Amino acid sequence: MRMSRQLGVTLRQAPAGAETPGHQLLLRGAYLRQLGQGIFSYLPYAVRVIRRIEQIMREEMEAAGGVELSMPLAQPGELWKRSGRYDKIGPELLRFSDRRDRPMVLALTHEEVTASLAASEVQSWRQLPRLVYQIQLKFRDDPRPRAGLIRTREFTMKDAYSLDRDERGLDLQYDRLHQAYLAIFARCELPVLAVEADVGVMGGSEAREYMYLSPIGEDTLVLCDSCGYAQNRQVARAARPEVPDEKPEALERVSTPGTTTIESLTGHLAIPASKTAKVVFEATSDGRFVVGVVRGDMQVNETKLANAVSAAELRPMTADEIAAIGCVPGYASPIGVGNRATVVVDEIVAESHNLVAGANEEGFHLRNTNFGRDYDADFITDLTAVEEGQPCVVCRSPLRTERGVEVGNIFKLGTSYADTLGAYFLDEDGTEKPIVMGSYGIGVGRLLACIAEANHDEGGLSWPAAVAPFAVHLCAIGEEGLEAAARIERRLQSSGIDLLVDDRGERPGVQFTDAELIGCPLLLTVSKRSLASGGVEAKARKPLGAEAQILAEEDLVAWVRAKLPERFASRGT
RNA sequence: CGGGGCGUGGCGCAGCUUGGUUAGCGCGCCUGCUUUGGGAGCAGGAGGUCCCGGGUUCGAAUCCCGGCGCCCCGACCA
Repeated sequence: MRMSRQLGVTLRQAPAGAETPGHQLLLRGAYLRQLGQGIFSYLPYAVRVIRRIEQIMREEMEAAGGVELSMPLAQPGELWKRSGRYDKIGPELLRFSDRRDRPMVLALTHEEVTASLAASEVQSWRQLPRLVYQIQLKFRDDPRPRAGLIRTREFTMKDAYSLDRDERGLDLQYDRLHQAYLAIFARCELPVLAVEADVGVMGGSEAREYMYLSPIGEDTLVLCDSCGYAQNRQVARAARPEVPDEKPEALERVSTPGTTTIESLTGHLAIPASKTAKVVFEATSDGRFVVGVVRGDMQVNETKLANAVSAAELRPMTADEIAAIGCVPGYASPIGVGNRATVVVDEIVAESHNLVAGANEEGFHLRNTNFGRDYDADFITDLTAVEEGQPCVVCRSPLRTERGVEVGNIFKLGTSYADTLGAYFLDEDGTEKPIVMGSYGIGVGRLLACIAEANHDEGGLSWPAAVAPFAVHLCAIGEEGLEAAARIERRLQSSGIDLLVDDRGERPGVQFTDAELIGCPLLLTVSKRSLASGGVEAKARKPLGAEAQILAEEDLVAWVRAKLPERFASRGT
C-alpha cells in the first residue's frame, strides 16, 4: 500500500477522552476513529490487522473441525421470544420494528439462530457432532462503553457453536476449543490466563474466560500463585474459616441505638464482626424479593446471590419494598420475613451459632440468633465475595486478585436452546433427544485493542509480526529514494511480502516518527545516502532505536523472511 | 440509571468567574521562497452555526432555563 493513498492522518496529540495508551496510539496512528458512543470506524491499517487476526482464527477453527457460516445480525424478535431471552435480557438487546411493525432485534450473540438451524438441518445422530463458526457483527446496547475498543456497542465477534449428541461429546469439543483458543492467543502473541467463570445470561453449566491481565480490565480475577487456582471473582471461592463450635444460647433483644453499620454495632457491643450477620435486599427483574444473609465480616457476591435464586439480574430493593417485607434497614435480619421474600443464607452463617443480627426494629438488635431455630432459608449456599489475602480453597495459600480483560470465553450450554427451539435428533437407540450445545466467542476488536495495549513503547505501537498491518514499512526519502522504493515495492510484493511505502515526500524526521507510531515490525529506509552506501537501511521496530544495517536490494526478500518466520508460516501450509 | 467533568476551525487548548470592538494560541492544512536523515525556517493565506433551542440584556462564547453529545467513577455487563 502506498501511504499517499491512505485515508486518515496520524495525529501528534490523541483526542481528549482517549485514556489508555493503546487507545491513544490507535487513534494517533490512524487506525481508528470514533463515530459515537461505543461505535468506531476502522481505518485501512486496522482493517489489515483485523484480517490477520481473523485469518489466524479461521485456521485454528478449521483445525478444530469447524466450518464457517454466516448468520444474520438483524433477526426476528419472535426467535428470541421462543428462547425466552427476549424478556430475560434487558435493554442491552436492541429492539426495533420493521416496516410491517414486526418486532426485530440486533443480535448480541447467535445461539438462537444456531439452534434454529440445527433444528432444521440435523435429524440424525449421524449428523453429529458439528462445529460451526462465523466472524460476525454483534450489537449490544451497553449502558457504558469504555476504553476505546475494549468495550464497544457494535463489535465483531468470532463465535462458534458446537452441536453434540451428549455431554461427553460436548466435553470433547469444549476441550478442543480450549486448545484452539490457546493457540489463537499464542499466535497473536497475547498472553492470556484461562479462568473459570460465571455462565451469566448465556445459561449452561460451565464456562471459562480468557483474560488479558491488565489494570484497564473490568473483571477481577482471583489467583493462587502456589497451586494455580484461577477464577473470575464472580464465582471464586476462598477456603471457609473455622466456625467455633458453640451451643445455641437464648435469643436476647438488646438496645443498640445509632448502630446501622457493622462497624458501629461491633464497637457498641464489643464483639468481632465475625459474630454478626448482615443482610442485603435485592429484587429480581420478574418482581421477586431476595434477602441475602452473610457474616458481618464478609461481603455479598451479587453474582452468587443472583445464581442462587436463578435470576438474570438483581437490583437493590427500595425503602418501601424493604418495609413491606417487615424489615428495617440498619437493624435488619431475616427473622420475621417469612415467605414475603426468598431468603438465601450463606453456608458459613448457617453453620454459625449465636450471631448478632437486627431485630427489624429501629435501635434494636438480637443476640444469639441461630439459623434453623430463629429463621429459615429457601437456599443455603456460598454467597461470599473473595477478598485479596484470603486462603485458597484448594491449598490455603493466600489468594491474590488482579484485573483482566475478557478477550474470549467458552460455555457449555447444554440442551436449553435445543429444548426451547426444538432442535432434536434421533439417536442411535431410536429415541429423540435434544442437541447438546456449546458456545465459544472471541471479540475481534477487543483482541486487537489488547494486543495494542500489550505491544507499544515510547515510539508508538509495535505489533507482533503475525498480526501487523504490514510486514515492512518502507520510508522513501528524496527523489532517489522514491525511485528505488518503487523497485523495492515490486520486488517484495512479487515475493508475497506486504509493505507500506511512505511515498508522501515528507521530511525524513516526520517519516521516521510516523513509521515508529504505526508500528510495523520491519523498517526500511531508502535514500540517496543509503543507496550510496550500497542499498537500503534495514532494522526491526523492536527495540526502539536499534542500529540499522545496509542491505542490497536483492537481499531484502531473504532478510524479511528470516526476520518474520511466523508471518509467512500459516497452519497446515 | 446515580455521581463528576467536558463541549470554542482537523487535533490539543485559552477566553467564561466580572457580558462590550475584528474570538485567540500551539499543532496541522494551503501558496511561495529557503531548507532537506529524527516531527524545518521565513512570508503570506484558508478555515469557526463558540454543541442545540429558548430566555435575560442595548449587547451573550460568557449569565439563566431546557435539551443533546462525549469522557470518567459507580451500578451493569460478551
